[in-house]
Amino acid sequence: MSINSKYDSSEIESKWYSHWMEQGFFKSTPDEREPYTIVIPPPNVTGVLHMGHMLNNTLQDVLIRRARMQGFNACWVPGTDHASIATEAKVVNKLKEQGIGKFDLSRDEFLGHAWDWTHKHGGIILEQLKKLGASCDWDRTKFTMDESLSESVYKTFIDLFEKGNIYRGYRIVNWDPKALTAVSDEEVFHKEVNSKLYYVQYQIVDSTETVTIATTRPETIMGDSAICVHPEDPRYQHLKGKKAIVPLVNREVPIIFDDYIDIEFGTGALKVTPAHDINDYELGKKHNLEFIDTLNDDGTLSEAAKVLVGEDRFIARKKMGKLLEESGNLVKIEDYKNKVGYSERTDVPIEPKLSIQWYLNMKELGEPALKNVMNDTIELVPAKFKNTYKHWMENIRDWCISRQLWWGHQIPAYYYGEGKDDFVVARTIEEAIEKAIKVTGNTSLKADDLKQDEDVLDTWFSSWLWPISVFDGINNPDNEEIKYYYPTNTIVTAPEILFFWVARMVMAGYEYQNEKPFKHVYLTGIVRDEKRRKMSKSLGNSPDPIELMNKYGADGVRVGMLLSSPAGNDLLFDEKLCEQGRNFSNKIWNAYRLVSSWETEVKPQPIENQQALAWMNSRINKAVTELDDQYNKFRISDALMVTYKLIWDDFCAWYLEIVKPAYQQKTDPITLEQSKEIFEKVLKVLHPFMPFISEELWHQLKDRTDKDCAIVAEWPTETAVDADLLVKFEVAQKIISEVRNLRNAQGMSPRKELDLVVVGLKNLGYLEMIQKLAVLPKVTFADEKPVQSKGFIVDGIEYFIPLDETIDLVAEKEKLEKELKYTQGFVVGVSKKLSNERFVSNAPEQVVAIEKKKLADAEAKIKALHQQIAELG
RNA sequence: GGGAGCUUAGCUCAGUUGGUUCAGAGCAUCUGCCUUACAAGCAGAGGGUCAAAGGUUCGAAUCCUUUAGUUCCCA
Repeated sequence: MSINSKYDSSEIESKWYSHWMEQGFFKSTPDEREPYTIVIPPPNVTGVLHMGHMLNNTLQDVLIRRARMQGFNACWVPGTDHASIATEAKVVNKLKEQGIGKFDLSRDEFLGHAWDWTHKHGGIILEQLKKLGASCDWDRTKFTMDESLSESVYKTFIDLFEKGNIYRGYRIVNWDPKALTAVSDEEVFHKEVNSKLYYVQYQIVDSTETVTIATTRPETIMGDSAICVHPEDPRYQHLKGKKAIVPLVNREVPIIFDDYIDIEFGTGALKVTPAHDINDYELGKKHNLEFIDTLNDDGTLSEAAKVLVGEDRFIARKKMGKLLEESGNLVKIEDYKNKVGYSERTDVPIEPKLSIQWYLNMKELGEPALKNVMNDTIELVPAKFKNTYKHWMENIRDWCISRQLWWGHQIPAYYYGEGKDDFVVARTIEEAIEKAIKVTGNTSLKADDLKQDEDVLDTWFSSWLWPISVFDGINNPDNEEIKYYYPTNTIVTAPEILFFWVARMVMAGYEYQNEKPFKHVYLTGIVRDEKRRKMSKSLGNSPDPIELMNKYGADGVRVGMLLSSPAGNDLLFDEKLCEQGRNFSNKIWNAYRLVSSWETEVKPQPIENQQALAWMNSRINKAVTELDDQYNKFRISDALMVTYKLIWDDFCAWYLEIVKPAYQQKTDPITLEQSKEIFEKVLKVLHPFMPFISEELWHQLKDRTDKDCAIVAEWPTETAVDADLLVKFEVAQKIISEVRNLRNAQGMSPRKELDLVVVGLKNLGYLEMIQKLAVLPKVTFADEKPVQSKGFIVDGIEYFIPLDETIDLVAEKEKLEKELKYTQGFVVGVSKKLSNERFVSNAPEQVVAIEKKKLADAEAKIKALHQQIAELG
């Protein structure tokens, strides 16, 4: 045999990927067919392929490939997003290495560097996806800063502003002092940290008394503008109307009363720092307190702090301990565990900071987004995420859309004065001048008099338009493409960004297309290592996907990813799963080697081959029915398992073993032809999971034209399943199993020829096949059990194998009695059930009938066992 | 602190409105085989009082209550 017995994926994969590209199989243009559309969740331009992408994109490819085979006009749109924060951080770091600071450059110069970086690295991840086999329409590749997508962003910003949904407001934001930008709540993660609780006493004005507060953040004391206690706390009733003196800065602040305070916590007295804590901010507004911002943007103490000016917040914290001790205000320091917010992007503690930002009002936009998920117009898979989604949407807060960065879409607002509201929103400077003249009445305004907002928009403010903007549906709402492809069918993404992204796409969909952006949201799990830790670069516990594919083949890795990932469940990644995938490739490869080695001669087709073929076709039909059901429910790992077992168990272990000619024998032409047809069918259902090997064998089986490929082969349609045939075949399988088992138990070689005696029957279904697979040259039909034999029962019929050696009568009897006892126990249980009048009258007829049959079968078995035991003496 | 979910074989998970063969799969384990497609394989086997307790029911892994453990979300 000339073909290698080990499947080698390397050449085959690149060969077929090129072929698919050359033939334009991934391309889609609107036509009369029904579309099936997926837009990729755009990975960051800064990113490289990680295991999460592998899972996510394998799933999308499986869905899109099946849809293509089903005859839909399948369109998978790829692309990347510009990732403001992450990209800017990388570019800043790179410049830093060259000794260049961001602010040494002009905005344009900096953007030049950022674009260079993007052009150099932006395509890497998409190239890596090709190795995985991703069948995206690459001609449609989009980037969130492409001209038309940027235009969409500006257009929607202006539109929402004009509708009154966008406003500027003072808020406490999550400030990232390293990235020097505000980040959204969703970009903050909370960590439990060991910190210290400082007990500090404040002098009461005109009194010798002090009040003690507890704080984890003594460096913010200089920003205090009140002390707050609970209105019903008996300890502090006498302080009503009094003032306290802030240590070190000696500022007098009021003592206020609010039931927000937890009496149990610390001393029951809280220092209120409205500019540096979200809860204190609310208190400050409620009680009309002073807002004192004592921190600079980079996290150092500002002039307003008066003490430790210019020191970093964490150094200042330590020094404050000493200063307070010296001033006699420090009571004690305790160890304390609390949760602190960290920036997802830079991993530094978030600083709550008062600042002016741009906001998008979520009230109106959120309404249809909630409704249409709750009524299943848009279906979340798995549906359990509806709860979380509902909770979030009902407590939604306005979206802070500005970021203090340069890389991204610069906010199209132009200031003509110093006031908070001295601005106009316009697409171009010319329009801005026109609008500003109108607003101010100052006709002499020129471009130089206007200053565009320095900040850019949150990256999600471009990606929320993604399903629309990739088809240019914002700029040209009636173009052919948006009308054809929108709404898309499925989005495949992680639950982590259900709110950031999915919910906002739904909002944009209803706002700008008056229609859902997709029908199904398939939420994948997180890829974790075997210790359940999230895979990350910093932990170094993530394998390199490219190396993995080199080792196990893209097909093998795809199977490995999908084997254990039901929707919404985290995937505990284990290389063993990829190994299983590779082994499966090899199994299929060898099945092909077998079929390809058959030579034919003209002779009639053996009966067992005819039967095997009928059975195999029925199995395939049943599998196709199951597969359609699994796919419709997005149970992709189950669908893979059905396919895996169809090929490994049914096709290889049973079908091929039956029709396989004996060594050096030839087969008949019909069997060869039909086996190839069967092979073709299983390759089709395999294709979405393992596109490369299925394509390779598709072409090995037959000479085909360039266009005749598995990727565009017709998906098998459901046909009637001959259930009766499957049941009868199963009986034959059981008989074969029993004979093999008996050989095994007797320590005989699997090839040892035996005779079979069937008691009480005149013939046996699938006789030839049973003889072949169970190695039984002679089968006889008798009325009685032969002497010197061992037996088994299948479906109420007794079978015996006569044996030369003397049988261990005692052991045999013990075995039979054990089985007898068990069956008798079973009969007792069923009889009890059936004699229960309430069961018989309440249970459905079917259930009762089944119980009756179980009883009859068991009783027949008992009779047979009794007889066998008696015959043993 | 508030909310949601999870707990089924050694591991990862199925188990549809409570009722088809005393609970299923894949992997792992064990036994026997290098039987000319495949040792990346073949043929078999073992393994679970369905987290615990109580309740509803003729009948509960499935419904209800409580408890324990665990994960996530929000504060």
